[in-house]
Amino acid sequence: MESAFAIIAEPSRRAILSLLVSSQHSVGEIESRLRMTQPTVSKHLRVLRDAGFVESTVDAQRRLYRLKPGPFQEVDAWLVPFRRFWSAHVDALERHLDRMDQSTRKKRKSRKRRRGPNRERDKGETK
Amino acid sequence: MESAFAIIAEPSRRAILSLLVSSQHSVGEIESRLRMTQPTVSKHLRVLRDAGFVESTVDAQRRLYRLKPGPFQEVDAWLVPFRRFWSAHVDALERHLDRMDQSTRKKRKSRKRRRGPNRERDKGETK
DNA sequence: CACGTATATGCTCTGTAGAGTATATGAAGA
DNA sequence: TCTTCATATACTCTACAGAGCATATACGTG
Repeated sequence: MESAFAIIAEPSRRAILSLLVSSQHSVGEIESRLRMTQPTVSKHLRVLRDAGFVESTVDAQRRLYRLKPGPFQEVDAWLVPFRRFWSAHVDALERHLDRMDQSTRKKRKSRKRRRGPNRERDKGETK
Repeated sequence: MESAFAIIAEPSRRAILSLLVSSQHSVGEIESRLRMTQPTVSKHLRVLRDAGFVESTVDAQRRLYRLKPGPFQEVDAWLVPFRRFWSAHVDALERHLDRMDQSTRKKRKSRKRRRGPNRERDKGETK
């Protein structure tokens, strides 16, 4: 379970990560949103933290968890050699790049990005 | 174990996939190159085929296995929302894109490498 | 200090994935 | 046909991950 791949093989953990992508959350929030028991959430968070996927800060009795980039990069790096096999989807990558572009520099057609209070959205991941 | 993530969680399977990225191979070749027993290779290939990672054709008594793109896309798609967390490495992505452009490009005008220390750090994430 | 809240951890149980070994299938050549 | 090569599958064994439940720890409030 050192491997980042083994970590994200777990559906519950992917769900947690997907939830944290929007913003940081406390254990209790994760618990209620994903409808998992508290020990289960804590254990998964432990694994995720040990693997470097998340980090936490203390807020009174709560622990706020948020993402860390490291392991994601590792997974992404492994995928690189395979990308030539789905070059048909370069467009998705381009769309992504576009989004990225408009935040880091602006030269391509810019897209409007809203940052409103109504942000929380999907979380999915089938079981 | 349906999820593509569970499939690539297995080191041996990742090794097989990495081997097949260069070209197709027979079971025996995989067996000797990766120093695994033949039944083990066959079983992993079975899993990989069922999951759509590879396909095989018959060559006399041999079976030649090669990659299929589908599941890789699935994994890559899942990673997309997380990419903003390692935007520090956009450049690596760009480099990749550049390479991709050379082989598959049709619509993007060739990208210019610009490197600058003035990168915008991700911040936002309200809440 | 006692109590409630928020989270972590220890323990047990169960399912299952992966390896090893033996064997079945199937094609090719004598 | 008999034999050999290449691969697939069946069976068993073992390890371990994940869930449930109970409990420990830590903080905050009265």
